[in-house]
Amino acid sequence: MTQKNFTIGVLATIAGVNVETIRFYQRRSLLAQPVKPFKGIRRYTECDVQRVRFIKQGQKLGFSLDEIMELLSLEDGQQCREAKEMAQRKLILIRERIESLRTMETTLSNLVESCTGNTDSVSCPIIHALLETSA
Amino acid sequence: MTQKNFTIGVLATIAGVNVETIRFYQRRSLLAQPVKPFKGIRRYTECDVQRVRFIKQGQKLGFSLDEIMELLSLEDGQQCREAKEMAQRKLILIRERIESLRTMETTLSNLVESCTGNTDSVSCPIIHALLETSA
DNA sequence: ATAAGTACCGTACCTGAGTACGGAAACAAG
DNA sequence: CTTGTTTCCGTACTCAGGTACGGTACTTAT
Repeated sequence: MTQKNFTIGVLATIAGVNVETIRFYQRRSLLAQPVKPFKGIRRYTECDVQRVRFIKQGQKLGFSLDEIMELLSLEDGQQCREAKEMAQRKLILIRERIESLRTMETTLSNLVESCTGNTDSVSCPIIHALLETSA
Repeated sequence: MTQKNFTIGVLATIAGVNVETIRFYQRRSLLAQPVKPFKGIRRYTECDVQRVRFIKQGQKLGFSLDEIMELLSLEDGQQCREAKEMAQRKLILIRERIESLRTMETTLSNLVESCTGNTDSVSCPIIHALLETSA
């Protein structure tokens, strides 16, 4: 039932990406190129859709394509420990990013509040804050 | 007192960036090139240090170089309203980024918890989750 | 059977934020 | 005055994650 049934264009549409993105993933060896029949067109399966979605899911979780490639190499599922370690490392990075964004948020939000938005104010606190020498 | 007193190398060191970064900012018109004496070397001031720090501060608050250029064009401080609007738009973006990172964090953290890390488990929940078709 | 629409393929281009390179000129130290 | 370190300047390269182009082969609808 999992026969090769759709073209690259359909695969792209189903997976929600550009055709060129599919090709790009193939060049990057993230996705296999199905064999091309002697006078025909490559055909793709549900498996390919899943693989593209795997990649997109991975990106949403903050993995780079290189990392996703590593994860894909563990795809047999027997390397649970390695996957877990990667995920843990990534989790730490994500938490750091959240922290720094939160700092940004607080600072910006204070600035917006303290800014009157007047054209005639002597100096804008936002501009002023950016000029501060404090690292 | 604000006389031209240091070279590009010193400027870079004080501002905590690479010399090439200074040049890059000059090419991008984020930073002016001081006039070059007829047989000499360009000299920089405290002002330039502040400007580089302004750029770096802006980046820390999540502004792109293009946005920072806009902010710099408001540097006279008379355009408080515009700066405030930019800051507000940026604040929204930052909050969205935090939200999506938080989603990542929750998902990944659940995955890590549910993963035994065993080599002999039938299939790794992390890999499994990435294979889910749910967007 | 012919025109329109895809697929294939290689190569080139894009953005963002820099970094690196190489030769010439200027400056600092001994 | 020579040696070594900076500066200057233009050009080219880096990385990540794609997007675009152009010519040819193949498929689909009329």
